[in-house]
Amino acid sequence: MNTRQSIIDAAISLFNSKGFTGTSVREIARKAKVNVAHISYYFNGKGGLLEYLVSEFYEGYIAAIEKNYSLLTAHSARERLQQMLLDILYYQHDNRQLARFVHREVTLDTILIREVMTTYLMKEKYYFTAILEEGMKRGEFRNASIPHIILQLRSLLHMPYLQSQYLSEVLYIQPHELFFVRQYYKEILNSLNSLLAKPLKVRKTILVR
Amino acid sequence: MNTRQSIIDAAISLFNSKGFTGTSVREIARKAKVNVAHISYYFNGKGGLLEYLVSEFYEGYIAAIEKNYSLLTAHSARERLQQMLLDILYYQHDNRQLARFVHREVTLDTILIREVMTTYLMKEKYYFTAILEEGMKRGEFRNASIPHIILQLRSLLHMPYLQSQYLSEVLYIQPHELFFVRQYYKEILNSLNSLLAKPLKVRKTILVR
Amino acid sequence: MNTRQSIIDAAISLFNSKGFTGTSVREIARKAKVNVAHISYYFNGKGGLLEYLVSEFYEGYIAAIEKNYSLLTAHSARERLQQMLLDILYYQHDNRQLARFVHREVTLDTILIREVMTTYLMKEKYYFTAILEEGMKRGEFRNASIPHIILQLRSLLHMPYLQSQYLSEVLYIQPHELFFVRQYYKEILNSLNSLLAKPLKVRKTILVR
Amino acid sequence: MNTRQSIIDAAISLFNSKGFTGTSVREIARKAKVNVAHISYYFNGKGGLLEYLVSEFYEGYIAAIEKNYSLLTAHSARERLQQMLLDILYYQHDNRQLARFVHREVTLDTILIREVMTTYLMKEKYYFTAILEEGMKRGEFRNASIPHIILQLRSLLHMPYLQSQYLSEVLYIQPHELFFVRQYYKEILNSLNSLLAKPLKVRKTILVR
DNA sequence: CATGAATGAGTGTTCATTCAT
DNA sequence: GATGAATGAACACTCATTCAT
Repeated sequence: MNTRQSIIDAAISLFNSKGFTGTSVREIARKAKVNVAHISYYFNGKGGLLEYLVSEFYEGYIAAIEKNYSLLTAHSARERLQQMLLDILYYQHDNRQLARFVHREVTLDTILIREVMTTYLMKEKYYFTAILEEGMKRGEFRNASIPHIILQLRSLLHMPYLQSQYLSEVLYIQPHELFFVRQYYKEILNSLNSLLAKPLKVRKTILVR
Repeated sequence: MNTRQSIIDAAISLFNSKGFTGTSVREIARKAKVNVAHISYYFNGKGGLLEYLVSEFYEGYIAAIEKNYSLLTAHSARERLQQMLLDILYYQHDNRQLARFVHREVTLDTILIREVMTTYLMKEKYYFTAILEEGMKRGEFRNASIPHIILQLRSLLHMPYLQSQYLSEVLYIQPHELFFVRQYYKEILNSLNSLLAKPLKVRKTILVR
Repeated sequence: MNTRQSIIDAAISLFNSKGFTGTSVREIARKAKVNVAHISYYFNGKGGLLEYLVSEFYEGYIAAIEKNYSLLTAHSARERLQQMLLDILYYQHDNRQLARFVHREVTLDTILIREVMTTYLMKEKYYFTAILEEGMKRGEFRNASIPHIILQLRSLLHMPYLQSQYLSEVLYIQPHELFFVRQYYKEILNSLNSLLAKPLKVRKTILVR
Repeated sequence: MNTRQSIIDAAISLFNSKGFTGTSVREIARKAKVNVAHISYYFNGKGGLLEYLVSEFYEGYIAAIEKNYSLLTAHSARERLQQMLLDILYYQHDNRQLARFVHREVTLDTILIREVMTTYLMKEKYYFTAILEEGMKRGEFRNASIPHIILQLRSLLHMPYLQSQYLSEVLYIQPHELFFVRQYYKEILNSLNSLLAKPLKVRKTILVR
């Protein structure tokens, strides 16, 4: 089997459950059934391995966003945003362990993380902002604070994957099942709606509970 | 200054920014201006220090929930739930660094974390479930999947504190300011509404955009 | 026995015979009968140990020079220079292993060595230059290229200690014996004479072989 | 370019500035733009490469001595010795980096170095001794301790090349320039003179300053 | 001849903890 | 209570060498 890929797989699995600093290169090598020296050989050290994995994750993550942002503008902003959210969910689902690890790691104060923020997370913000502004201009969305919307969307999108263990062991929700993705997507759409929908102008008196 | 407290403060600060495994006891001792041996002396080692901090955090966290759950049942479930959420926000605000660290740490697979889940997080779930069920029974809330509601509430409650660096450096939101808490609370109330509000029965024809 | 001093002694001995890069910290610790970690503990790592030893050597070396330079100027420049050379010989004799190691190490291109040059070796040059110029001004010495004199003096002073093994194993000279120092000092005085003595003005015809 | 020669050139350069143990085969291979395995292939490992270079150096070194020793005995011992010294200087000048490295390496206690001593350095001693004894027998030289003369000659001959960096960076003498060789040769001749010249028998009273 | 993957021993350093003072 | 020396295991990494291709 491919040495390089073995290392990647072992690293993702271990980083996922024990964290980056909590995992030793020897553990990775042992799990990958590979000589320790190969980690430095292929990835330029443990730090390089981290960098590779984080970049790898965000490349795919941003790609999922970018793809939908660039859809024919025939589609409405809402449609494109919704598809974007769905694709992010699927991407995370397909890379569950990596996602959990990266989302956790990104809460630390390290040089690497600062770099990640100024590249990938700024890009993510850019696309979200662009599509939200477009939708607002077109009258599809209600005017609202874009950063706050981004904050809430990210919370909803990332939490199930970051907290997967909590979900399964406390809430008895299985985020690994594809079924979860589809159901959760609907809930996100609802939240999106309440965040962005234009208020109905209703004659108050006619409202009935 | 108190040796024990110095250690606690230094540990919270360092764990917050570098993570538990990423911080050494010597760093903590240096920052606390205290002899290394004191950490073992007072907390029975690094692991004991972690355990203490996590417990400390959740004790206060659960207390904030419990207090509001036990309010005179004169108050509606909605009122009590809302106050609960507000108190959780304030509690996290008052313990920002600790909150970030604990919320991050709780995403790992360790024995300690499993224990935390079966005690504190189960308790949290219990109270949320109880008050939600009460509200549903009383007709205050729409019937919905309680675990999913808990998941979403927790996401919204914890994210700003877990992601505080992202908020300030990418979104330019300052979660440290008290102003943020109040504003964010309103947003959570909105989300809560859309999650739990009973649908308006409206005569369709009269709806006006 | 003192841990710190054990490390120093073991390091000098091993660096002397195997060189700095050729010696491992584990060897030093083994020889000093001390835990490996103590090397970092006391000297801030192998590099720090090297730095300490080199500085230590040159501090004493420069002190031997300085002492004689600052002698009452009642003494002639020649007398003070001669005493200086003798003291350098004695100093090296007393620190034979360290001297060999340092003189060897100083032929490498490292950052530490560059620093040593700009501090200690510049100082050495300064004192030699000062006393030589003084002697020339006073008419005690013949005018000659000071750098070349320094070069030759240093060669003569350091070589026996740098090449001690060659001396004993090839030339069968024992540089460790105090006897050697005294005899070698006379030879150096001769060389010094031929380097610095003012030419005798002799009536050629009276010279007799 | 020739692979073998590339390795040799890279090794000399690196050993010169970083020492043998301070240089890794990968560095050599990188600098030589050659695959690492070639070093083992051509020189039977790093140790073999060292052995080759040291031997190579001393072969040429001894050859320069031997050549002049074997000159027609028509020439005086002094003439032949002088030419010998000049040729050694030129040889070292032509192989500056190698010379510095070998002269440094020869101060270590290793098996290889012991072998070098019992072969090359013994040979060097033999020729020096032979020509000095010849000169003494013939009355060209004053009687004196031959080992001490060898010691001093070697000091003067090797020092500028061993200490080349000190010369250029502290004394501002450029030992690389051919001009230096010629000038330094004259100084060595002077030293040689004072070492070997028969004392002038002078009637003391007639000496004039 | 040339390559690059692979190896396992070795590198210097840091770790959390203990213990006599 | 407080200290700093001491420990041995673990850390990430580099080493020279080998070998199949």
